[in-house]
Amino acid sequence: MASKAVQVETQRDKLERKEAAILHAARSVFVDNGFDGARMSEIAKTAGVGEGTIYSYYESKAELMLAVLQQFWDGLTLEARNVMAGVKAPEAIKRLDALATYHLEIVIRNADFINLSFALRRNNSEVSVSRDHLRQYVSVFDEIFRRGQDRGEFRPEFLLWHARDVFYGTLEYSARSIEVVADTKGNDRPQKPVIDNLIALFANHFGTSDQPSDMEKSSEQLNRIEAKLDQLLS
Amino acid sequence: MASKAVQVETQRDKLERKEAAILHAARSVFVDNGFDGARMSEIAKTAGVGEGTIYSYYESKAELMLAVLQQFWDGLTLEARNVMAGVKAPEAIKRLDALATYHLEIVIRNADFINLSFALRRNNSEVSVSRDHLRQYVSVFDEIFRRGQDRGEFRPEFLLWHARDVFYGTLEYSARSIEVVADTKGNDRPQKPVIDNLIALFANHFGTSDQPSDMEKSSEQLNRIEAKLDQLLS
DNA sequence: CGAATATATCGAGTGGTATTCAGTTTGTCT
DNA sequence: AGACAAACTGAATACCACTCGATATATTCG
Repeated sequence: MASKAVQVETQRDKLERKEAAILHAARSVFVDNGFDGARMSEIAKTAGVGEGTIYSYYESKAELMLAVLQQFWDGLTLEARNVMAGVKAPEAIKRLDALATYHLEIVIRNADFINLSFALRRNNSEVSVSRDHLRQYVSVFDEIFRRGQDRGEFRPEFLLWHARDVFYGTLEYSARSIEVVADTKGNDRPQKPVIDNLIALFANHFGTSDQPSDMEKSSEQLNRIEAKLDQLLS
Repeated sequence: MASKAVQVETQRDKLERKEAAILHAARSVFVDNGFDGARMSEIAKTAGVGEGTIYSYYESKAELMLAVLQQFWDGLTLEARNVMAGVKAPEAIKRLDALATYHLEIVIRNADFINLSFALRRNNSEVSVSRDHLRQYVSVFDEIFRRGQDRGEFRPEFLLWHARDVFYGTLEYSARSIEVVADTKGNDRPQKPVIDNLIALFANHFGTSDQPSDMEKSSEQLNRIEAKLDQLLS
C-alpha cells in the first residue's frame, strides 16, 4: 500500500516536472520571439519533449501563453507582497511610494509581457482567467489604500478603484514615456521624478488636509500674526 | 501635353482610389475579426482586387494593419481637434474636461484597436511610425496644458509629460475598469465620476492655489488680517 | 514475474493561410 | 498599330499550429 502511494507520487512528480519544463521553455521562447514569432517546435525542442506532448498539457498555443502569463503575474504578486513586507513604515503614503517604485521598475522591464496580457483579449474564455490574476496583483494596492483610509491618511469618500486607476494607469503610461525618453537621450533614471510626482499627487488629492504643506504655511502665518499682536499689546 | 498631364493625373487617382479601397476593406475586416481572424483573401474580395494586388501596396499583413491603425489615429486626432474647437470656454480645466470626456468615450468604444496599437510592438520598423501618430494625438492635450500654464491656471514647475501620463494613463486604465464593471452590472454611464475625479485631481495637484478651497479661503482671510495688522503697526 | 491494460509520448502528416511569382491584362508612348 | 511598361491576378509555395495513429512507458492483477 505504502509503496504504491510512493510510486503514484513520483509519477505525479514526473509529470509535474515535465509540465514545468514545458512552461519554462515556453516562457523563454515567448520572451525572445513574442507570441507570433514563437514556434511550437522550438518550445518542444527546448523543453526536451515532442511537439505533440505539449498538446497533452495545453490545448493550444494561446493557452500555453496564458499559463505563462499567469505564472508571471503570480510571481509579480508574490514579489510585491515580499517588498511590502519589507517596508516597516506604517504610513500609507510611504508604502505606496515603495509599491510604485517596485511596480514601475517591473513594468519597464517586462513591458512586452504586460502588453501581451492585454493584447490576448480575443478568446474570451482565456481572458477571464487572466483577469483574476490581475485582480490578485492590484489587491496589494487596494489593501494599502484602504488601510490609509482607515488610518485617516486618505479621505474616506474616494472610491477605491478611482485611486487604483490613477495609480496603475499613470505608472503604466509613464513606463511607455520613459521608454521613449530613454531611447532619445541616454538618460539613466528618469523614474524617480515620476514617482515623486505621483506620490505628491496622491497626498494632495486623496490625502486629508493634515498634510504639512498648506497647513504649516498658515500656522507660520498665525505665529507671525500673534507676534505682531503681542507687539501691539506691549 | 495638357492631355498627357491629365491622363497621368487620372491614373494616379485610380491608384489612390484602389489603395483607399484596400485600406477601407482591411479596416472593416480587421474590426470584424481581429488581426489573426482576418483573412487576406477576404480583404481582397471585399476590396474587389486580387490577393496579390494587396502586396503591391503593402508589404505584409502587419504593415497593412499598421496603415489602418495610422488612419485610425489620424481620425481620432482630427475629431479631437474638432471637439476642442467647439469648446468655447478658455479655462484649461474646462477644456481638459471636454477632452477627457471625448477620449474616454473613444477608448471604451475602440478598446480592441487601441490595444492592438501597442500589441504590434514586434517589428520595430513598424512601431516607430505609429509612435509619431500617437504623439500627434496627445499633442491636443499638450497644447491645452501648456496654455493653462501660460494663463496661470496650472503651476509652471510641472513637467508636461508627467501631467500627460496622469491624464491618459488614468483614462486608459479606467476604461478597462469600466469595462469590467459594465460586464458585471448593467451599469449605464459610470464614466462621469471617473472624469470628475480626474478633473478635480488636476485642479488640486497641478492647479495654482487660486482655487477657492476652504483652506485657501481661510488663508486669504489670514492675509487680510495680517495686512490690517501691518496697517496698525506702521 | 509477466501478460493485459492504461497512460504518456512521439513526430510525420493534415489543413489552413500569408506570401510569391510567372503569366495576363491594362495603360502609355511613338 | 506595335512595342514597352506598369498593374494585376490567382494558382503554386512555404510555413506552422495542430492531429492522430503508432510506439514506449507505467500500472494492475493473476
